[in-house]
Amino acid sequence: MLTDRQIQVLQVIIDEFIHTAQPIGSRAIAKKEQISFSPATIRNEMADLEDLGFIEKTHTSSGRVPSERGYRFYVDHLLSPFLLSNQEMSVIAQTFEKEIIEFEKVVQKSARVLSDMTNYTSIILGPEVFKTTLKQIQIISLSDQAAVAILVTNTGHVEHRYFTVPSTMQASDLEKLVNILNKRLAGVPIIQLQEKLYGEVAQLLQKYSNDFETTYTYLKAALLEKKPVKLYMDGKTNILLQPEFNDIEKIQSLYSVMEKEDKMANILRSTSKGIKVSIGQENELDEMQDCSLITASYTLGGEQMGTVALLGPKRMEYSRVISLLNVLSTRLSKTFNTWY
Amino acid sequence: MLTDRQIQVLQVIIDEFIHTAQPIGSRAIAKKEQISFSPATIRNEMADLEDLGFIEKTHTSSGRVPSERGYRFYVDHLLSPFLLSNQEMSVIAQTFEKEIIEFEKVVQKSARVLSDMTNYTSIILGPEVFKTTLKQIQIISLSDQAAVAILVTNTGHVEHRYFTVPSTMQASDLEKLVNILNKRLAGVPIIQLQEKLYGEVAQLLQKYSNDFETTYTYLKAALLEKKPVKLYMDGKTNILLQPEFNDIEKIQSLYSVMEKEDKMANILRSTSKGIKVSIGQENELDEMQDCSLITASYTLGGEQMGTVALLGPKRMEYSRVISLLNVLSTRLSKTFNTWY
DNA sequence: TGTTAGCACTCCTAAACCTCGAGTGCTAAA
DNA sequence: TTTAGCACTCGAGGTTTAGGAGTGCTAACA
Repeated sequence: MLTDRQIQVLQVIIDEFIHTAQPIGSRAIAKKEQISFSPATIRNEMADLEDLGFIEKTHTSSGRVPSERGYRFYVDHLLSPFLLSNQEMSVIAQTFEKEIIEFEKVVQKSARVLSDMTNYTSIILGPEVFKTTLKQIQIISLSDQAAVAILVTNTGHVEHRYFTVPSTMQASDLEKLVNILNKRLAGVPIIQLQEKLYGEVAQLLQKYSNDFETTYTYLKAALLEKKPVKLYMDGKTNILLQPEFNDIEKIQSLYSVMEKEDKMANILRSTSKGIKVSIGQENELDEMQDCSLITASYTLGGEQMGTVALLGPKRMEYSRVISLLNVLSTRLSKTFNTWY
Repeated sequence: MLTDRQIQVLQVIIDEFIHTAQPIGSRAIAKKEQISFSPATIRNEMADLEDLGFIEKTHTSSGRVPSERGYRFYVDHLLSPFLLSNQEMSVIAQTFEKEIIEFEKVVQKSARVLSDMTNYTSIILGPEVFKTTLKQIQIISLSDQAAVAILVTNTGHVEHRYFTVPSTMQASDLEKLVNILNKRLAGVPIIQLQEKLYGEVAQLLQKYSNDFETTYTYLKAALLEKKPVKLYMDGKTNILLQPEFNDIEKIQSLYSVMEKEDKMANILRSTSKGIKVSIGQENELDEMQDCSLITASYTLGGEQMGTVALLGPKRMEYSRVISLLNVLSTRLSKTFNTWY
């Protein structure tokens, strides 16, 4: 469909535009080493490329700028694998080398590394709790009316929920309750918790006192309450460095959408395995139409647990970013799998 | 020092500028109801006010704008208590009315309410953990090499720390350890934890096995590791609405300082009891020299536990913001004290 | 037939230039 | 002491201009 020469020209335009953010003219292209034909020829090719929708002019007599279609073609066909430098690799390695047994910290650090290395905004979706299983429940009473239930999952994730307790409920009863719950629920996938809590456990508890029953009701409600998935972002201000975001309105709209963590989480969650690139209008959210979002998933035992992503201008360093995300998501998976 | 008339003029200038963000001219002032003298007179007074440093010109023939000294005088002497509307009060009430026993949620909601009602950025410093006492410790082993210690404080705050365990350590031993710790540490102020852990508890544990010793070393390290204080911010994008922040550079520098949570936490922590107003250059951080920061502390049992703050342009609605912060911090204190 | 030099043309950018009006300070009269 | 009057200042915003980067087209060339 595209001639070799057209592809060559397109490649130069996009490569160049990614670095300069300026429209590229025929003369500039001709000066490139790999190009061996004259500006006039290039102008002809560019006219064709424009007709085909791969590049655009910003005004009648301007140089060319990649269109979204152009970026798409570039991402699909023109990317050569980017070799990260030793220095870069060692920075990443450092993130994982320390003896940390806390996944949250590793994720936080990863987010930091990603945004620092790219000058884009990094977003990491924490491990999906509902794919883990329950390890243990603990209940600690805080006063004669309140207690906190603490859940620990097989991935070492700790979560706590507060609930009310009838003041007549004994401490020993609470203990009994905990024992029953642990016996019945240990090893149960979090996603099946609801069913279990309403099913066999409820039945089992019926023979106990009234207090028991009301406590259980509160506890159940607390346990089933969905916690929003954790979203780790870093380098939000990096967007301000991009020349395409020199407009307060754009920043405003992008920032306001980034504040809606549930929306962002949904987008990251709905990605398939591996790397995915969304360019401009391909993004679900209108507010992200001037951006590209590149996502990579990390896994536990082959199952997708979370997502690592970078958000930047459409003019992203696709090749480099993809390599980085690849490395980081694999390392995250690896650490995750070693631990659990 | 200032004549009544000068004060009148100053008040009008600041009140007006707070709402319009535009320099105020003598004619505009003369039109105000409470003003009964001519523009020419006002011009004379303004010249004096400028000499005294309370107002400034943006250029030779412009209207006047309050100086930081002017704001300071305004805040110290010209503020009349702002009466919040019934509607506003009921919005605040709603934040506290629901049966939530989770302090974190109340704080989050408060931050949201504050930023929504003011269009400024709200910052709340969570309760200081080191002022609470330890309620209970639990240890849950995750694998044969890792375990998680869970601390619950008297304020219901739950925290967890991961640590490594020698693989030869028995589950029953861990239980024994927990029992000893609970017996010795329940009720101990978190701030004294270190001392206790190194002192009597260490001694007590010496008679046990080698494994015990190493486990304890890891655990101790994990427990003493300082967690950063939680900072809740909301309405970060509100700053973009302020006309004084129409400059990407300013936004950039302000946002980057907001991302440094530890710095912000320090500033909020170091405030004294009650309301404090920092205007422009009075702020510690250079990046905040175009802002005003108003802070109010909330307490538990008379002791300062955390801080509620609003960050906006120097041209803040001081009166209203102060009232709001007063109401919110008292309500936070009240809820906090009822619970614990 | 594909490539290239030449050239007229377009349109943006940045600077220079106006114009208008809001606001001032000063002076002199009330 | 207050105020009206007036000349003066300066910025905001619009218009003009010059320069240059880049294009498309045509015609010559390999």
